[in-house]
Amino acid sequence: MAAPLSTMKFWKPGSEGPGVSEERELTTETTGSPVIYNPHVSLSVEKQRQKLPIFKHRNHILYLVESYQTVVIVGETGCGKSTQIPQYLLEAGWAAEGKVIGVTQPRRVAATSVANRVAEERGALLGHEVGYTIRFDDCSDPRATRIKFLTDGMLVREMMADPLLKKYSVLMLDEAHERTLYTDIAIGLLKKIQKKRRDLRLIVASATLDAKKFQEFFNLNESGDPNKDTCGILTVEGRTFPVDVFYTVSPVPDYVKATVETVLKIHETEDDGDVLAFLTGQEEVEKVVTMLVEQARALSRFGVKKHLRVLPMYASLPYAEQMKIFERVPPTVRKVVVATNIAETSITINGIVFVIDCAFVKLRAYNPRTTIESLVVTPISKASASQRAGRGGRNRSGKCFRLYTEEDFEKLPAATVPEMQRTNLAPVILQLKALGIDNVLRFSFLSPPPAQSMVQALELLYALGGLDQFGRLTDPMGVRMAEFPLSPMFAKMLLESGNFGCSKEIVTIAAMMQIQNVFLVPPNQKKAAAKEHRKFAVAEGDHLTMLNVYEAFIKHQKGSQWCQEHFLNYKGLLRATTVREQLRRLMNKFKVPRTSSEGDPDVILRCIVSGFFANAARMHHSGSYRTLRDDRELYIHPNSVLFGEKPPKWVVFNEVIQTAKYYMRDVTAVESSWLVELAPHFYKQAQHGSLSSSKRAKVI
DNA sequence: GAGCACTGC
Repeated sequence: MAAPLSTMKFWKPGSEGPGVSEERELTTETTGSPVIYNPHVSLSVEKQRQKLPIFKHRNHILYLVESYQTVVIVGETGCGKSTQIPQYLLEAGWAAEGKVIGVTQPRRVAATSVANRVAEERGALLGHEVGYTIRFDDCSDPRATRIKFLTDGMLVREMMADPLLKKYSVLMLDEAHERTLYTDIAIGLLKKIQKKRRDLRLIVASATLDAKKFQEFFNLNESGDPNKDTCGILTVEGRTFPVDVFYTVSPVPDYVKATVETVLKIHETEDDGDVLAFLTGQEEVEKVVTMLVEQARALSRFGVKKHLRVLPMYASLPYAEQMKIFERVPPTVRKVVVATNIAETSITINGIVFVIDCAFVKLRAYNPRTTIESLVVTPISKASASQRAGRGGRNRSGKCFRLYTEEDFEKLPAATVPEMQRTNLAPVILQLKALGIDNVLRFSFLSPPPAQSMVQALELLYALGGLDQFGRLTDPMGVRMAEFPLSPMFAKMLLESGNFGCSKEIVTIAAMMQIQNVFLVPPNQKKAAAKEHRKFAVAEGDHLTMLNVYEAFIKHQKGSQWCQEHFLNYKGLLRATTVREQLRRLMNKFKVPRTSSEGDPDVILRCIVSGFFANAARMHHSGSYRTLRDDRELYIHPNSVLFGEKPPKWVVFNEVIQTAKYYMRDVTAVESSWLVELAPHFYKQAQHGSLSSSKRAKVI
């Protein structure tokens, strides 16, 4: 019963690996502006800074920023661009006269941690000369902060108050190649701003692949004379260690099993070094962990000296479990982290030498015709594959085992489809309208979304009353909806809650719905967790259940111990209190009356309907649900408190997600008469008493 | 009885 060790066969192609980029470099004279040293900073910090690969491009970068409105910088991993470029700009005087150098990041942690590093390098207290701004946490001083790090979503929000971003002299969009929704929105808006503000400089930090696309997008020169180009490109080499890439000799029938076998093969044949394996979801991760733990036990029985420490990693794993992957292990132990895509960009684990890549990822897709989102296991892109491989070369040279053939690798798409093209656009359109983009169909998108997604978004916003029949933002409804950091349906529900007499409860419900995994289910305590969770459940559905959870949390003084006993997500609930506070402030701003339903559930449910009437379904005699709009088959999601209970006849839901079936998430029972009453433009009562719907408010 | 990749305002 020895483990099936070396069944995996890999080979290494001639010359793979992170090579040197061949991107065109501009060869221009440098300006030679002097390096200004900060007297508060020790010389050793300066020496460290000068050792970074980007340092020798310092003057060239400053020259390019001086000469071009936009500079695309292809900065490879470890070149120091995120921390150094803002400082070079500061030293060269770009923050004079109260101007600010802004640097955006797609993720909150990146914004705060880079800000920290730069403040440290400058010997400054975070929040003064160097600061950051993310949602719920503004660590910057409008008078003192010269370098400001912020999330790209925050930058878009700032445009609502200051459409030309006048306080910034330079903006650097870091990690632009990730093409997150907000990076893409910011990119389109910045192009527009640049036409009005010729003095605003833009630096787009990107990977090699997309540099040309960015350059063409931002080049405002239409003369054909390259001397008049407004956008330049510069490539800066990185500092990473080589990673040898291996492919399987033949296609792998089952990448879960292959992952297990490859880990064992590495353990058996390779030198020291931790392993990181990529899989697509929680279920696969847990399966591989279980199988490996079993094998590890067998190995230790056979007297193999070196032990395996196998750890899962995915977003919904409880926080304490997640932290284990960062713990150091003794030299006699090899750490194996089995992770979802969270390990591709969001977290970095030190000490990883070996990477196993299954070639797949779970991605969100959006169908504008049905307005249904789905999670689909999709082949990764080449860019993703090299990002995964690079996770093995952070501290020393590494090896990446790809569980697919080189031939299949060649067939992968170059880059992942940008989020803008696979999402529900209603929130995006609402924001653009609020920013004064009247004709969103003609907005300069870096990658235009499908026209049908736009049309669907406009229809929904019209039905919610956020846009008028001409597609113009309504005032006050549309204007106010756009200010909420939530999807338009939630915003509508909140703004109506004063009229329904339940704004206190609705704010709580909206806040709770922003938290993922309120109920924790540890794999080994499923029964106990379900028993605790049932205590909060009510027959009306998930919305009121969440209200119960939140009110109990407050009643028990926001206790972490109490949360643990009831298998509730403590950090999530704390976050709900902050989200709630922010929403409450917005409600005050718009003078939504503070009212309470005083225990009457119906007013709350009716208020939910006023925002979510478009997401309604009725019980079908087949036993499944059908959407009211287009008679599509739906099921209650197994995580809903209504799952397995006596099904209500009519429900509304927050969203539908397609995995194995079409599942409604966050479901609440309603009365059909409420739908007709609260959304008469959307539904009408047919003569025989049943409810039907119409796309354009027709009445029978 | 069957299941949620990951961010962000």
